[in-house]
Amino acid sequence: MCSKTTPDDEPSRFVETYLPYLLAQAAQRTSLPFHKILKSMGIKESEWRVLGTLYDAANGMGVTQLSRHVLVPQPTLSRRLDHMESRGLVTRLAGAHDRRKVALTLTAKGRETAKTLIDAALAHEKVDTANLNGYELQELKRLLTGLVEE
Amino acid sequence: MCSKTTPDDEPSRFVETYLPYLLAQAAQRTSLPFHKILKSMGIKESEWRVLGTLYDAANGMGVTQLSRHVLVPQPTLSRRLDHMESRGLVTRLAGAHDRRKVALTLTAKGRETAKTLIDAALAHEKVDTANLNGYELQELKRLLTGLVEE
DNA sequence: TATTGTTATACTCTATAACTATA
DNA sequence: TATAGTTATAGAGTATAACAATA
Repeated sequence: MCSKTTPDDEPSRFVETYLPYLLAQAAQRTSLPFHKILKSMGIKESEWRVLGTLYDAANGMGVTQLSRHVLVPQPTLSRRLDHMESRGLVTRLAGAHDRRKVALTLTAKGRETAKTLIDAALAHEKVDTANLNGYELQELKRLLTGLVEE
Repeated sequence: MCSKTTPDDEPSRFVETYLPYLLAQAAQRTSLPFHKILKSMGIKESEWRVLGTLYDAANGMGVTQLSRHVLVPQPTLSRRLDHMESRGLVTRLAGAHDRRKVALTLTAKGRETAKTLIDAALAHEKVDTANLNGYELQELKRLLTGLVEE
């Protein structure tokens, strides 16, 4: 029921209660501290999303599919994967059934990096959501999941 | 309590429950349809945020302050304001007390544009959050506000 | 000396479309 | 013909720092 939201003094009635703006602010707020860790490790935000997503995709994933997961356009992702491949983080295997498709998987080094980052991210999540109690955090995630579902 | 979250078939356990990712997805999901309207009007997302923020700032606002509100780096905003000023949407008045500061305000045209967009945004918010009932939406906003506060 | 805002640089991302190869 | 992925290009955003003006 509180109302003080904006970064500083001047209030802005509309944006303060407009959902996409609240979401954008919350996303920035909860990911900024962790992004500093990424930067110190020379890993970009989109690369981090690739690592986090691929970590749980046991059977690999195509580029188009991955691009939807990581919220990055396909051509951009394609070049980002070049960088990650050259650094030994991911591999592009030719698809078994459909040879147009690529099966993206993490290398051992990629998995190791992903694991390290996931652990750090979960630790940060705790700190960055300290304003909410356990029940509220769970409820927030439930509502967001409901919002994203179609 | 549902679990189907990701855009398509392959599930990703970690990212599905990681808050910053959920927030990023929700932000994209709830703002994508409206962004098409912005595009058709030739207005960029950052410009929309400027309009929405300045609409309620009766006494104007400085560039640094605004840059925190619209989540855009100050130099980027500075050039964006050049464009908006040349299109007659905003004005930069020299600060009264401190002449280093600029008092950013909307022109009449800027206010008119902002009003039109705010009305459209509120209409879209209803549609894009149709998955949630009125109570849930209110609760979501409350939790997000709590998350953003320091 | 610190702060507000602009300008400059090199780098990266984005959007769009053209292209290759499979199907 | 449609799809998966890459490559190409122009435009826009980002990060950093240097700079000017004011305090």
